[in-house]
Amino acid sequence: MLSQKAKYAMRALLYLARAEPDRPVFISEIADEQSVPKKFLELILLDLKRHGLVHSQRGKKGGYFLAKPPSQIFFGQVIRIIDGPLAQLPCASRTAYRRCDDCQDEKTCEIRKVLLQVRDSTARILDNTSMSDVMTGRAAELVEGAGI
Amino acid sequence: MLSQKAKYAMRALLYLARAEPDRPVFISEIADEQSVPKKFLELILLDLKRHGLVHSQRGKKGGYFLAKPPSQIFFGQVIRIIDGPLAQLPCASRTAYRRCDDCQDEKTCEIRKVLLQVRDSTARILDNTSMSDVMTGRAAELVEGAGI
DNA sequence: GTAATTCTCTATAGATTTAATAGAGATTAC
DNA sequence: GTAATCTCTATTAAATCTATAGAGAATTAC
Repeated sequence: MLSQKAKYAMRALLYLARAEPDRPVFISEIADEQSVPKKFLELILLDLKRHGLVHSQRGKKGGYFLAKPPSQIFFGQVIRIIDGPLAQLPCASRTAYRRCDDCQDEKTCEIRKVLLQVRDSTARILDNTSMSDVMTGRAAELVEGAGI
Repeated sequence: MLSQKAKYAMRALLYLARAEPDRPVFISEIADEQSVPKKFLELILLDLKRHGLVHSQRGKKGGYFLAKPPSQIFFGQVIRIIDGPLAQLPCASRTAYRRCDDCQDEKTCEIRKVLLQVRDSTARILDNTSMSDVMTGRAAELVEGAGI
């Protein structure tokens, strides 16, 4: 399941994507408009900032804004930042591979085999769908056109 | 992430799939061979039994065995029984749809749009890959051949 | 330069979920 | 009737998730 936190992160990013570019938006504005607890959202945006998805400015005319165009912010990246790897098992991750603690033989593990496929098909979608793709309704075609 | 419990369930089912059909296998045998805590495995197998994936027999010559051929036990079903819906959001599930608590407008929700696609591509794999598919190494071809 | 406003950061707390254990009960084979 | 097995309910310990609190740092406006 996607965490509440990741859902909040996406809502915030989509909200920023719809705002005037480079116009700083208050955390409190996003929180109010998107029904996200403000203090919680602060942590989330800070995290997104550390990972280079948004920039911020302090002080009276401060706020947050996207660090790159919406067409270059992909769902896959957001989810990885907030919730961790897309794969359903550590050993099925390609960006954050880890051996499973109790694995007997990874080479022949049937569970891993299947979950690697799931991971790949998931990543194919999430790493190719950007904020702007879903905003313009282009998501469906893009994914179908990608040969997935 | 797949829960430890679901991993145990799959290991147990694959173990049963490799055993002589209709020969009851002790919980303790599966637990030992697959390094699964026995008491925990009891609960899991009971759950799988209630959902018709395995049968059991009590008493001295008791044990567990598959309720149907390995080719008819699919990963999707196992995961749904143990971990719940495949979808990453309640509103993106097709077998257990629920509205998200804090959803403003489901029709236009961009997050749902993307996660519905992820759910579908995941289900396409997990509902078409059976225990026997991964045992015989047929999984890869099957999935590619399915037009996914 | 000071007050007001905003983001930044660390700490903590409450609720929920996960993973596992305990122990008594029911059934069967011998 | 006894030993072995599955069945069932309850409980617990640890981890994770969802938030909240409050002090600190930067910026703007005056």
